Amino acid sequence: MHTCDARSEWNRLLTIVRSGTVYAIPSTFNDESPRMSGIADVALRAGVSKSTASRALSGAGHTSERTRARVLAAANELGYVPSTNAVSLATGRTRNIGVVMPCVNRWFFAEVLEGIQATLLASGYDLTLYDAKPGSPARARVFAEFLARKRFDGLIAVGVEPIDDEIGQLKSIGRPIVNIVGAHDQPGVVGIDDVRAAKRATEHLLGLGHRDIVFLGAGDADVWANVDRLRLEGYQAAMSDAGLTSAARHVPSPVTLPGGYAAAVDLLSDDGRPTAILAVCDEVAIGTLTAARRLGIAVPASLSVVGIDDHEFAEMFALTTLKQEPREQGALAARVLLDTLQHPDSPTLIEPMPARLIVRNSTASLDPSQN
Amino acid sequence: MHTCDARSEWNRLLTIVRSGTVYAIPSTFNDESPRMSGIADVALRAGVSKSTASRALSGAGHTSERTRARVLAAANELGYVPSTNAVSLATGRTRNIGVVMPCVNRWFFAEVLEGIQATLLASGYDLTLYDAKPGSPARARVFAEFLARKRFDGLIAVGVEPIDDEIGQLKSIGRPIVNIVGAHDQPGVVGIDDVRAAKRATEHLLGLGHRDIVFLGAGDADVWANVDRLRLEGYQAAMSDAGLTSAARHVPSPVTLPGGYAAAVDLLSDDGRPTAILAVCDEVAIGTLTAARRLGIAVPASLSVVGIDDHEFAEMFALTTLKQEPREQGALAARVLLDTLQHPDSPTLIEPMPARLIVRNSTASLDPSQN
DNA sequence: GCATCCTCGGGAACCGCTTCCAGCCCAAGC
DNA sequence: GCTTGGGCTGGAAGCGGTTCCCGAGGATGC
Repeated sequence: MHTCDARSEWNRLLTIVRSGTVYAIPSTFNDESPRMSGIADVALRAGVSKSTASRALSGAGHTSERTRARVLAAANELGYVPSTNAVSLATGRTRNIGVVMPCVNRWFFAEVLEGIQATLLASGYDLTLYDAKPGSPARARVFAEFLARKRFDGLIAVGVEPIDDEIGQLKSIGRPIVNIVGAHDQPGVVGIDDVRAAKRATEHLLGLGHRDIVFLGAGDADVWANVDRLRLEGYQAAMSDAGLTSAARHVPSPVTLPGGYAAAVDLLSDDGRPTAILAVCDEVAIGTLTAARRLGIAVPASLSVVGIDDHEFAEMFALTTLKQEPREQGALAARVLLDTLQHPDSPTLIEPMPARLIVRNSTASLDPSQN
Repeated sequence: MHTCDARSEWNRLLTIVRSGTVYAIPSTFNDESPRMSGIADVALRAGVSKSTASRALSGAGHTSERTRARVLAAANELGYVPSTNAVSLATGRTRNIGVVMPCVNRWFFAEVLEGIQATLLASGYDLTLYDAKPGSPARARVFAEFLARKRFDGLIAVGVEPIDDEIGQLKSIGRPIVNIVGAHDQPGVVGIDDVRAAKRATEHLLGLGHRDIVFLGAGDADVWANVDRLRLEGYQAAMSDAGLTSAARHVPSPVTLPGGYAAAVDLLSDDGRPTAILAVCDEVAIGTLTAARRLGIAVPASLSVVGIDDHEFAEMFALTTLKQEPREQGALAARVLLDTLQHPDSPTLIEPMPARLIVRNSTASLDPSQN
């Protein structure tokens, strides 16, 4: 009954929305604002010219201590706040950084975002978020319209591999870009070396005697973040180094916990199930652990699972994984970008951040007697 | 060994960062941009005046079909993109919406954010994110400096309860605000009725015969999102309606999955453990389920658990919960706000969105024989 | 055929701030 | 005592658009 009520409420709400009805605004916010004071008002009150006021407030140029104090006081009394738009228009700098990511509800991306945000906030920069999945129409719009508006001083792209056309567009806006996730032989790439991390994780399994190792995750073409592809490469490299090129198996899965669960249920119900799984990330790994538990497959006795990330749930699920710290990556990317804005030259490669293997209780030797 | 390498790499990197070394910039982005063409260039090329070009491009005012076509063609050939700053300065509208939330890595908030983003993107609006925990110094800065810069046309506050001082600041910027999460007797509040949802969830447990019901979650003063408080209220209301005022127990817990796990381990190891738990949200509920499993407590036979959210993991864990759709809430909030910008009057209350009880397999009658 | 209306396009002011340039004044140098 | 130089300051020109206002025609009404 409640359900029914709710449903009809919802429908009614939708109707209201669709019919374009006007909505609530706290009336307190509705009164005509008392015309915010501009720099001219400050100048007037301080008894100086606009230019002097500007100098005093921004700290650029010469101003006597006395005048500056007067201007500052006036600004304070008037509650003066400079209009960002006017400042940007005049100076060409926006004090705003754009961030492009394919989604925001995967742990990795959310953490990166928080790291970026915190760093920018501390430096007085705003963050404009563009969240667009590769291949989506929204994505096309982001590049065609939004990024071209050059509303930001620099851009951080997270797990986004711009296609050629998009790169061209980005170039034409002439703003520095830092990538999180990518090939570290390219300049402006921050993060761990995902290929190496996946390789390391695979080698851990190989070292435990496993040969039948599946790479679980990603594969749906239009949602490939480039992280996923790099990790698959690392897995394949390790397998082929071990002479197991043909044994390498990549099983696709949505890159989410429930997605990993579902894919793992399929994979593990199968007769030819592997002895070990490298998941593209911890969410998928944890989904796999849950699936194994549900199917009564003992981990790590009968199945080893390793992830990459050290997700906040990893410890709770005793997951062996390669630890990375996305929040730090975001913070570093922001620092690098801000730095670049100040010294816009001398290109340098940024060293990959470390990824450390954390062995917990989801991996074990294939044959305990051989340990 | 790898670990060791990694650590030293990391330290070195930190050193580089701290010493202020200049970083990589893709040199391709470094060349002086070929001076992007402005509307004057377009006008020149089309053989018209700036004002005509502006009219033709914006569609406002009269323009002959012929001239408009010429202007459009010229703009196209030049790859003209208007400068947002100039437009904003001249018109006073920024086509940008600010979003304030206490964090971005909780499922609820990430979903809301994606909903907002998608809607704004479709309407050609940018989204500037302010992510600041209540009580943090960052939070203070957000309100004092960033919001005051009036860089946006409107604001969406998610799970944020501005303190009085902050409200004053928000008022003074004179921009409409929509809140997600809050009391629905206030204008401009979008979302489910959290009090009612928690009450409903509690009633479900009461209806199953449970009397010893614990509310698990939140309680750490400075990280209280107001959702959490509203839900606690709903729980208390249901308990007191059932004449169990004094039986009501609130056990604090971090509002995360591992946090819920840890808190539940404590709670359930205790002798006086409850027969049922209402978790403040699904993350905590799932943490609780995991804890119960680890402790060998059968769910739902010996313990009922209900959550609120219908988190993406809920189905996988067979969790009974009150379903809400944060993505829809974000989308609605954005629509409401955009609507308000167009018709800045006629305040109206927005109806709460529905929250439907979804019964899965984590709740059962206290005594099966009484069912 | 002439006055009138309307459409279209151009000129210029303006949004709010920065910054170049020139002028002023005062201290130091000869 | 008169330049010279430098620290401060004010005036004014932008930054890149929008928009008000007005004049020029062309179409229409009488």
